[in-house]
Amino acid sequence: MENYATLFPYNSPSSTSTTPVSSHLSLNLMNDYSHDAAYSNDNNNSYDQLEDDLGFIEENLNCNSDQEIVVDPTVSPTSSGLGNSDLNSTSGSGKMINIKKGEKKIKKPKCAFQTRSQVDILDDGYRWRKYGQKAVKNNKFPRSYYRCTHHGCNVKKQVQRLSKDEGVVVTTYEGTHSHPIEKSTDNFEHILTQMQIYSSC
DNA sequence: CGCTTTTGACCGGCGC
DNA sequence: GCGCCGGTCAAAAGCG
Repeated sequence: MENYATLFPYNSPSSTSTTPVSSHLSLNLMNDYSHDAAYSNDNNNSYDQLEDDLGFIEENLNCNSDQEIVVDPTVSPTSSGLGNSDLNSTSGSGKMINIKKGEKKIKKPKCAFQTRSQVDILDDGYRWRKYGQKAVKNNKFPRSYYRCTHHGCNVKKQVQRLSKDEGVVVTTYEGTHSHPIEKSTDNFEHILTQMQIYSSC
């Protein structure tokens, strides 16, 4: 449970969001470790194919190890505060427990994506609950923090709109879902059919 | 009524 | 040591 690989290269909404998915959307896959990931969707739209597509994306992202992917300075995952929740578990009072001295801090791999979209959050089929929002330095847009609501699933994501380009939304995923998609992926398929993914490096 | 969002407070890490 | 900053918590409010 320490190797986190699954990720989905698109934004997702909070479960109650009724915001329509942008009909015109392009996505920049920003991954320092990705191969030449040029993805175009000329496949069929079956669900199995969709999962294959995701696997392909995941494979190209190569996030299945203790790696970190930096997309944008504003979402640098090297920030100290975002530790492994398995280690930084919370006490009954809800406060963070210190990691024992000498224990090496293990960071979850993170994958971040830039998405050109009218809306901040798109439907990826999972249910998310917002647990925080923070103003970000040098950015007029706040950063939102979401956690997967599935019991036992520790996946988190951050969503932030770029100040310098209001059309770009940066989503950072942390962790791997330990359960199947909970909602219809119709929206996501719709997104998949229209998005273009390419590596930044 | 249960779930989600909002938002101020709190905490730890880091730089100076 | 102090202040800044990012991340998280949790109570209150909102919503279906």
